[in-house]
Amino acid sequence: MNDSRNFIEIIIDQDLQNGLDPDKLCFRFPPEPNGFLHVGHVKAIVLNFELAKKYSAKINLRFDDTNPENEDQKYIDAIKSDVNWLGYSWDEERYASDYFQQLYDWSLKLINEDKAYVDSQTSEEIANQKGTPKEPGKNSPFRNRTAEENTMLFKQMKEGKAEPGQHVLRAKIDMSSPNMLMRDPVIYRVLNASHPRTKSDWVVFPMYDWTHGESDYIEQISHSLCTLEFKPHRELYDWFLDQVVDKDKIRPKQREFARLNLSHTITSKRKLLYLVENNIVDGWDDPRMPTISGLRRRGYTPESLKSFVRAAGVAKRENVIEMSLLEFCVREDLNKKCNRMMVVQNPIKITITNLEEGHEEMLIVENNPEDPSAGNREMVFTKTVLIEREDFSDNPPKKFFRLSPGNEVRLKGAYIIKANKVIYNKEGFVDEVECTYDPKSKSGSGSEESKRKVKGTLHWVSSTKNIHITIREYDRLFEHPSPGQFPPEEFYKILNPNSMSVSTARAELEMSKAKTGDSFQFQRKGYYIMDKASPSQNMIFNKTVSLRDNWKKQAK
RNA sequence: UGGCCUAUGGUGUAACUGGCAACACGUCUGGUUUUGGUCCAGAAGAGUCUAGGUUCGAUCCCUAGUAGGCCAACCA
Repeated sequence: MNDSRNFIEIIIDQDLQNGLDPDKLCFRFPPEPNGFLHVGHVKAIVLNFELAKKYSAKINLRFDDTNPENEDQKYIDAIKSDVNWLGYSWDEERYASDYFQQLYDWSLKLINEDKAYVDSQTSEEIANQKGTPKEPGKNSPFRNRTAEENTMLFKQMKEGKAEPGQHVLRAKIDMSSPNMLMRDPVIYRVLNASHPRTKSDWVVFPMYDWTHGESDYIEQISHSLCTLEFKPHRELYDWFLDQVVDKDKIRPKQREFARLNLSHTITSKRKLLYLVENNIVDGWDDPRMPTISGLRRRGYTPESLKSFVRAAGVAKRENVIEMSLLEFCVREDLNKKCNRMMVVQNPIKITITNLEEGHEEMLIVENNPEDPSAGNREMVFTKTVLIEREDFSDNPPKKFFRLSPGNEVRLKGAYIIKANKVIYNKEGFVDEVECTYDPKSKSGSGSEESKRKVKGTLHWVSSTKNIHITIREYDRLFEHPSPGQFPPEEFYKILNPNSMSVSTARAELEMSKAKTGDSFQFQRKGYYIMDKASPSQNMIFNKTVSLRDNWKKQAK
């Protein structure tokens, strides 16, 4: 699998065989700074940056900032930090807006060659003349303006003498082309928004199609990779390139791959923005968001995201990847890296009757069985401890390996205990369980008893020596497997009302050393990361993902 | 009354561009284990959208269907 190439690599290898100079290979990642990056972008980022790595080629980060209306410096900053966080650095940071003058000059050239004209109709009129995919369009009444008139008008547009919507510059191609994009596409419009970089220097802004290929050409990008929906744009991309390309230079090649779709989530910036603006989530980095920053805050690592998109592959067919693959990837990575910690979320009190009142004993517990170099830590063992309520049953089902009356169980890293007496409260719920412990069964003591096998091993925490923490657990934001098919206004129908739940828990003392961004495996529970918003007295942990659980599956 | 793209187990991706379909996730067994985690061993699961054709032989080439996707923003 590692040695099999995806179709993009095959194309590149063929180009190389056909004489393309390997030193001329150059890639780019071209986001528009109008939102935060999401998992789908991770695929594009990994594809392009890994290609650059594989072929020792250059790669630029280019902001496609041609529509100031929704663009913002904060998005530029977030995008840069997200790409860096993934572990990538670019050769050059570029902006399409750096090329506004060049693009403008080239437009004048198009006008002079009778390949562009100023249209003074309304956008509705233009749309109506465009025809439909099945019917040809009609020529604009302004299509035959002279080069002089077009030049004059276009200059007026540039100088701010035209209102938005009054005139646009259009490429003169073919109003009856079967490809709608070739029916005299608009290449410039007047906008009165302030641009995050050029501010008010420009009031005419080039459209995507006119900008993208020419920017690729300016940067001498050899392979311009984009998603499938841009396939119809390729003909236009090539037409625009034809107008300016110099035979001695690299002619960029647009190729399209299928975007990554994740089940139960959306990857549309517009829809993600809707969630943010309507406070359905707590900002772009809400741990339920499929944004890179949300995934990071949720506890996903760069390595896990990279291995995920690699496992998903690169091809040309529509796909929906199951969440379970993403979860597998984080668990795989976190299992190797995270220290284990004992945390009890829904406690039940265990009193060890054959222990002295006030007994305190330090135990040595390993931090990570997968990584001996992670060392050990100490845990306090006391007369009363807390275990998870679901780890005790006074009426155990078959194959219940946990604590039940008359049964033995090991407290992880400590002793084997036996349940003798169940104390109920007035409502008839279990309040406390009295146990006895086997003093010779101490973990790691080397005694016969310490090696005794019992069916169950439970995590626990001293009932007196522990700290309080807050846990935030997340579930899918959408109940529907493919929420992408719904318009934002209908999200309320498919939103999961229980996508976040908050609770408190008791953690072992060692946890007080945790710092923001630290990830742990809460033994037998899952992986958790300390949130940035944690107060010093009551740390908040976001649950990244559960451990695999064959028992729960069986119980269902 | 159009153009373009795609079609392989539940999901995703492969198959040296013609030689009896592989890998990963998921599912199920069993073993190991002081996490019902990890790890290890194994199993089930598609005969490659359909119908023709070329060929000794087709997932791969051709033809015609069928299904799905994209294209009518002064968005990218």
